[in-house]
Amino acid sequence: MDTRRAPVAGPDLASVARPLADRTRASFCMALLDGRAWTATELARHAGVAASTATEHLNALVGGNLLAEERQGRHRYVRLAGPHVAELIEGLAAVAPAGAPPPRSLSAAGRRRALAHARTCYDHLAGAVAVAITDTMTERGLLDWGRGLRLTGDGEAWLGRLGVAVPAGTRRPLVRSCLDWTERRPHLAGAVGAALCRHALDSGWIARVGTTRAVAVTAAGRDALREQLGLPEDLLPPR
Amino acid sequence: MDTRRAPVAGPDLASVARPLADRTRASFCMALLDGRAWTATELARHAGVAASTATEHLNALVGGNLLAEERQGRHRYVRLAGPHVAELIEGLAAVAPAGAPPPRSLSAAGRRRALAHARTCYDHLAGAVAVAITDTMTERGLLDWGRGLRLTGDGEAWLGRLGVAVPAGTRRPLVRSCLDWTERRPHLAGAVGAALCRHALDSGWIARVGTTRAVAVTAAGRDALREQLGLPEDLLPPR
DNA sequence: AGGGTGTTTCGGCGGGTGCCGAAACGTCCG
DNA sequence: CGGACGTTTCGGCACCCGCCGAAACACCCT
Repeated sequence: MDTRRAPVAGPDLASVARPLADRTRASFCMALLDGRAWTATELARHAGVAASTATEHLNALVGGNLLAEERQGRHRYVRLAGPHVAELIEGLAAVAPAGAPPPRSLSAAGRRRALAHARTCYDHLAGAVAVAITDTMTERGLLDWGRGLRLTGDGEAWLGRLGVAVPAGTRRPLVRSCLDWTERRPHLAGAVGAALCRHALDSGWIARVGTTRAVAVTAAGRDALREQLGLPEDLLPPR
Repeated sequence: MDTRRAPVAGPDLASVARPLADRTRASFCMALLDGRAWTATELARHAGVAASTATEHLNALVGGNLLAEERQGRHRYVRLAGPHVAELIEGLAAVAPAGAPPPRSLSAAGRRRALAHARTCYDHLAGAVAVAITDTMTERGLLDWGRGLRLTGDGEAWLGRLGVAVPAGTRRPLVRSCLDWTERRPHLAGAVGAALCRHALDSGWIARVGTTRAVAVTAAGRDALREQLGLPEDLLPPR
């Protein structure tokens, strides 16, 4: 019965960590880190487990307030419960070992390459392109990494010229650094990271690849990213 | 044998979350969140488990790179592996339910009250006093919560007058918000939070209570905190 | 209504994990 | 040297947890 507990300790970390302490559930979370909602079967197939198993895992994750669910007809859609969960997972990933051994099949290799090049990470961009964007923004003095990450005045003006609405009045940090797990270097997150990603999607600079979390730079995006940010050619699609 | 895994997924979250997914190990971590090094037996007694059990748990936490250990003679000292682990635990605590039911014994109640009043949280201050400090700093315009937390110019000047050296050249954010698990409201963390805590200890404003993580406001601290920050009287020791 | 499909429930199985106490092992100190 | 003390190893036990398939259920569509 376990009566001996009389901890002066605070919140019950274990109850939050437990749902994440399983390879399959962790794999669900990594998939959901693209910020979209997945159905139970999609996640089951993604992780290679039976649908019934996926159900049980989703119950654990939803019950632990890590995922939010939304029922639509016979579908069960789940997504991360909020930015705080995405940041929690980032925190875990930052401590975690590299993982992901080189892929076996050719198609898997292609899929992985697409992901490593550009993808969404919750509500902002990740991958080589995102890291390059962050780098060039730093070089041009739009971001300052002096003590913690900061958006400079130039950065704010640049966003204005671009027509990116910077959300105000929110408690969310304007800019935040998020460790990119393919590049192992930080990319831009926070309110500005999210707004920039939304702008890139809205303006057709990037587009989702099928139903995956990978995104591709479009022809319009190539011109815009080269012109606005001077991104290196080898990251952009050939003319 | 588990051969079926072929995840495109990234880092292995589960291997990091697993060590934290146990009440006893979590209790160790909450204790270590005071930033100090504890011996194996101290932690065992704190959590109410056998020494042998504590050893196994510590192996798991150290092996998962969450704790750093230091052997001194027959003692095994452990502490959090770094600020990133402290922040990870904060992230978990922010999602976790309140926990900690009201204490049974009178002495436990006293201990808990001391902790709730003022304690260290890794390298900065926590508890009612810390939250009050954060609040008054905000009221006086030293901190700005507009969009994310920011140290104002006035804040920087105020620290200078106080003689608090603000570490420069580091990548660590100057100010960061950390959810206080007794007050359920944020208090000040980050480089400035740490510097302020160190200054308070060095100047004798506060002192550790025995060997616990609780701290008490000294007579000198009472005057300083009232004068420099206008902290409400009911949080300060009576004259 | 009825078939197809996504999801859930239920047993049952195998393995992993946390716990303990006893004994062994080191280190410190008198 | 020898006792005291902190730590570790080792069995052994109980229990929890993740997995599956089959069957039931719920919903959509024709």
